[in-house]
Amino acid sequence: MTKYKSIKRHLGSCRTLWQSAIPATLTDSEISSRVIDDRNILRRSLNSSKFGLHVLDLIQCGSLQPDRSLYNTLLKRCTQLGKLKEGKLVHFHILNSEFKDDLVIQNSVLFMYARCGSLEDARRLFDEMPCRDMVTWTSMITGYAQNESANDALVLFPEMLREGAKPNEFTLSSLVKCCGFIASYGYGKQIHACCWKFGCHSNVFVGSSLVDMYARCGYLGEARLVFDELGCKNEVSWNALITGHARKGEGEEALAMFVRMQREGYKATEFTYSALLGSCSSMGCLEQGKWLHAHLMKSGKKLVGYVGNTLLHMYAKSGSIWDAEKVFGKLVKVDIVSCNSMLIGYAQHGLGKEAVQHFEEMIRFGIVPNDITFLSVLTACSRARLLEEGKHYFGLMRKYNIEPEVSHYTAIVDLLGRAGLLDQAKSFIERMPIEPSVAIWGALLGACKMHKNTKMGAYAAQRVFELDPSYPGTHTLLANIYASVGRWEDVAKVRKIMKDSGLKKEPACSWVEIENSVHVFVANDLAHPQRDKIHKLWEELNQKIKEIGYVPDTSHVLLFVDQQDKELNLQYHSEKLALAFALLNTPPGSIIRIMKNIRVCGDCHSAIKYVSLVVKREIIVRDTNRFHHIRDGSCSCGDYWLTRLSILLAFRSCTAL
DNA sequence: CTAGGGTTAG
Repeated sequence: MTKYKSIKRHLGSCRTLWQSAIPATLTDSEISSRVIDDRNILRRSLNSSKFGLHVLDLIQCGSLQPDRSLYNTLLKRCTQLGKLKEGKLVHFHILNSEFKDDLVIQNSVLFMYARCGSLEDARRLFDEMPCRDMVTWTSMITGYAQNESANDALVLFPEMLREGAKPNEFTLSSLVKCCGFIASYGYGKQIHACCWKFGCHSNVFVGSSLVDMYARCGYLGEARLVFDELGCKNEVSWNALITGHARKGEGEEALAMFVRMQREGYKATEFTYSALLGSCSSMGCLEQGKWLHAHLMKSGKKLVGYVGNTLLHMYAKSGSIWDAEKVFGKLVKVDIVSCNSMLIGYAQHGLGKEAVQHFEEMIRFGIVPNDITFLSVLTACSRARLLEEGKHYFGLMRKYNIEPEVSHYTAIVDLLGRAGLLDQAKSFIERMPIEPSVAIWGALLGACKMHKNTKMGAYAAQRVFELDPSYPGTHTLLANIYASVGRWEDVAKVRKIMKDSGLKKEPACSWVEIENSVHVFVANDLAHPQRDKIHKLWEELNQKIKEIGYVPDTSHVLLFVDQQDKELNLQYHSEKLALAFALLNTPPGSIIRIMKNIRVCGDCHSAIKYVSLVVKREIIVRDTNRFHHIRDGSCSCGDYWLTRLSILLAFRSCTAL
C-alpha cells in the first residue's frame, strides 16, 4: 500500500517539474497576431510544443502557405511523434501544392508513413513514385527493418541494385539488422561483403549492427572479430557484443567485456546493465546481480524503464523476492512489466496473498492488466489454494476484454484440482471453448495424484499421452518404459521417431554460484575436482538422513538395475551434487541457492528436506517451475509438483504395458 | 529526407 502512495507522490512532483520544463510555446492567438509568414517563429513553435497542431489548423483554413522547409519540419515532427493521422493530412496538403513532385518531400512522406507503422501507405507511395533515389530505397528498406518485416527489406535490396541505386551506410546497417532479426548467417555474410564493397564496413552504425547480427546468429567469434577490427567504437558497439554474450548464456564473457569496456574509457549505459542483469536472472546469479546493482547506483543512473525492470526481475528470478519488492518501491515509473514481474515472482514463491494484494493495488493505481498479469495472479492463487480469489480473477478477465488462453484454463484446472474439486475440474475441461492441451490434462492428473484418485488419474494420463507426440522427454521416457518391459520393437520404433525428427534431450544440470563463479553439475558428474569430497559428504549425509526417516524413492529410476544400484543412481543427481558442493564451499549458516534447468526430482526434493534438518541450513532450489524454500525439513511448495516422469509412471501403472 | 544495442509466464 505505502509503496504505491510514495510512487504516486513522486510521480506527482515529476509532472509539475516536467510542465515547468517545457519552454513557453505560442498559442493559436499568439500566432494569429503575428505576421503569418514569419515561418521561423512557426518552426520554432512546432519544435518546442508537444505537437504543432495549431500550425496544421492554420494550413487547413488556408491562412498559411507553407514552403518546402516548413513541410519538411511538419513531416519530421509527425515522424518523431508517430502521428499518422496528422501526417496524412500534411501529405494531402502537399499533393495539392507545388511540392507534390519534389523528391525530398516525397522521401520524407514515405519515411513518415514507414515510421508511423503504415507500411501499406509507404509502399503505395514508393510504387507510384516516378523516380526514386538512394534515400527513397533506404527509407523503404529501413521502414521494413523497423517494422519487423525483414524479408520484405531483404528482397528490396537486389531490386535496388538492379535499378542502379548505390546503398550507403544507412541502407546497409538496416539490412544487416534484418539479417540479425531472422538470424540468417547466410544473408548476413553476403550483406557484410556488400559493406566492404560499398566502403561502409568501418562505419560505427554498420559495424555495431554487424556485431549484433553475428551474435544473434550465434557466431560470437565472428562478432568479436568484427568488433575488434572496428576502428571507431562506441557504447552501442560494446553493448551489441555484451548483449550477444549475455543472450547466449555466456555471463562470464559478458562481464569480462563489461570490465574491459570501462577500462577502455567507455561508459556503461542502461542497455549494458540490462543485458548483464538479464543474464544474472536467467542464471540466478544473485551475488553478481547485487554487485551490478551497486555498480548501477554508483554510476548515478536512475531506475527508469528497462533497467529498473530488469533489476527487479533479477531479484525475483534469483529467489530474493523481498529485494525485488524493495526495488519495486524505488522504481521511478511503475508499468505493466514491473507489475507482472512482481506477480510472477510472488507466484513462483507461492505467495498468493501478496500476489492478490499486489494485483488490487496495481488496479487502483490505474495500470491495465494484460494476459500475463492474469496468468500470474491465477497461478499464484492456485498455488496458495485461494480458490475463490482465483475464480474471481478468471471472471474478471472478460471485463478487461482479455480472451482466456489455454494457459489460463490450465491455471483454473490446477486451482480446482488442488482444492480437491476433481469432478468440477474435469467438467470444466469438457465445457471449455478451446481444445484442451497436454498441460490441462497434466494439471488434472497432478490433482488426481495429490488426492489419490486413480480412476480419473488413469483417464487424465491417457489424454496426456495421446496429446504429446513430440516432446523430447516423452520419447526418451517412453523408450525406457518399453525397454523395462522388454518390448524391443517398440523401443526401436520410438528411437527411430526421435532420430527422424532430430529430437534431442536436454541434459539435466544444476548449478550454484559461489564467490562470483558458477559451478555446474550434471548427474553422476565424474569430472569434478572435488568429486571425492562430494561423494564422501553424501555418504555421511545419506546415513544421517536415513536415521531420521528418509526413504530413498527409487520409483523415479527407470533402469534395469537392482535396488542398490538404483539408490546409487539417485545419489548422484545433479541437484544433490550441487548441494554437497555448496555445503563444502560456503560459510555455515548462509543460505544455499541451487538452480536447475528442469524440475527437481522427487527423491532429491525429499532428501534435501532431510538435509536441511541435519545441516541446519536454508536451501532454496529454483527449478523451471518455481522456487522451493526448504527449511527445517519442510518446503514452501507443500510437496506438490508433477514431473513428466510421474505422468508417464501414472500412465504405465494404469495401462497394461 | 534515410542508420545500430534492451525487460515480462508456461
